[in-house]
Amino acid sequence: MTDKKVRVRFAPSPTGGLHLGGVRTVLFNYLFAKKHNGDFVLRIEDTDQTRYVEGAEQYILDCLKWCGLNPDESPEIGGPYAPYRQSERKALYREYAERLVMEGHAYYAFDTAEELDKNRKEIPNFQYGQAYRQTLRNSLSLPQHEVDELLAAGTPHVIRIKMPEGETVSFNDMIRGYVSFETGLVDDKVLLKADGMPTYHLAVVVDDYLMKITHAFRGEEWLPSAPVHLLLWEYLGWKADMPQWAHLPLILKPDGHGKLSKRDGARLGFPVYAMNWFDAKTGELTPGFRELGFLPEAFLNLLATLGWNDGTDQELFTLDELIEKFSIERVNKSGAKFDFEKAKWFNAEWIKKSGAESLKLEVAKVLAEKGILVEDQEYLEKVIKLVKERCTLIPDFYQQAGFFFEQPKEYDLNAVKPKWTDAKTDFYNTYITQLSAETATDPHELETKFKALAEEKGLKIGDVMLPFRVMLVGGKFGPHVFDIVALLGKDETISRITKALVEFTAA
RNA sequence: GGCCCGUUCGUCUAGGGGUUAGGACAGGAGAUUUUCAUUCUUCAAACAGGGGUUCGAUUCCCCUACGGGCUACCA
Repeated sequence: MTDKKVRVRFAPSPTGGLHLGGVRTVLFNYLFAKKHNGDFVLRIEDTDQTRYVEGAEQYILDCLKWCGLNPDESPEIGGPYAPYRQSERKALYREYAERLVMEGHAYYAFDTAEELDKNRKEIPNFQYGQAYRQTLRNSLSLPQHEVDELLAAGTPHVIRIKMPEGETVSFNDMIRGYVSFETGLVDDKVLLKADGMPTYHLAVVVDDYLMKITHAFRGEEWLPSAPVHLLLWEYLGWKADMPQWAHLPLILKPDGHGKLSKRDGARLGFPVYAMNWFDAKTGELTPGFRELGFLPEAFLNLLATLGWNDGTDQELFTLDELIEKFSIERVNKSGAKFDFEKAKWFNAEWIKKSGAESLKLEVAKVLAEKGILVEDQEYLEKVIKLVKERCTLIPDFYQQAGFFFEQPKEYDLNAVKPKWTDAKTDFYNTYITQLSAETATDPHELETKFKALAEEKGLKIGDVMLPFRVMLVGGKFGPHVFDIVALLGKDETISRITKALVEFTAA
């Protein structure tokens, strides 16, 4: 490592929603940058115009905002190395590609996609490389004058890297250690496409160089093309400035095998994207963690521990703790199957950990969706405090807390009616009278008095407690009965008993 | 097929030449609880296989097997 300022980048392609693996890559980038007082750059790799999707870039920006992983430089906020959208840097790449051709490290290729497809079909193990390039139509196989004519006539062509023969390219991956490749086995990747856009291979090298990137994190799926990138850094004469590479382990399907895709989410019933993604073309909505009710803190936490740990038993980390403790050396080499059950556990822990104050907004939103408008913020906070340890996802707050804001619409009569007696009716009527004169507001005191009355009436506590709960919340759920009573207040409690009594005693 | 990467409980993982191989999720049992949840206790559960190296290997090396990734004018 040099003494240069640390600069990392996340370089997504705006082709759809942001996969959780992508967010983890962002996270590791961000943690590494912040840990070393460096810069985190967001660069949009939109070099494939056929796959461009409207709205995807904005979506990515929104995801980063939701997660709190804000870039120091991006297409949105700009920066000293703008533009940060590769389509806007198009003109720049050709120069480098031409330079490579001039220096003999790359060449023009005129083959059409159809011709190549045919070769791939007919020749086993066909590869555009040293074995076949002399038989194809390019500036290596064609006489110079023909190449000049083709070029002059504006024949569509690409520029390919010329992989050398018999060399070993190696590097030291921050996660994997020493990795090496035989150049003769790698094909001549396209660097510049016929439409003048660079491919990822050229663009990533040029932009990482121009943007002074010092450390490059990406998924393991990029490992096989690393030799191309290494060679490009060398051929362009920038080897001394090449970033240190770190290839992150993949996130795998929970069942079966292979890397996790959004299809798995639909199939297995959990989100794969960070936030809801709506595809205008297909009308398809891919659900996200945010909308399902995950806290960004929990989302980040679970992603961080998918492939990384700090060497202790600690599993819950705040972003600040992650920044402090993160180290790339402690990232695992092997892929991790995604476990949604554990993901939910992280969220439940974070809900418990979070103060009512910080949960307020999200909870109010969930309630509002169900038609409950919260006016008393203080009351809301008390309610949240009382029920948050029973919630796994934010929408659970509706079930656990909705009854604090509206009377039960229906009752779990099966839990009550079979064992109902006139003695109970009498008990609750008496209790109403007693409660209307009540001045105490302490749950324990209220409970003590309730129990005393039950005893006086010769009823078992359990026999009157459950019906009371159902009267207040509608079913067999919720926090301790007298915590509810205390919060509801005596008037509301009486109102609910009265209302429920009608139903409980009806024939 | 070729190339590259990987392999500790079902899952995420700690550990590392001599350990009762630790934790968490999920699962089982129990305690607490007036519903349910929380909480607590507890049980079950792993070093892929074979060769080396070594006094000793789960740990280091090699091979095999298995798994994964890549093999586009996609990223």
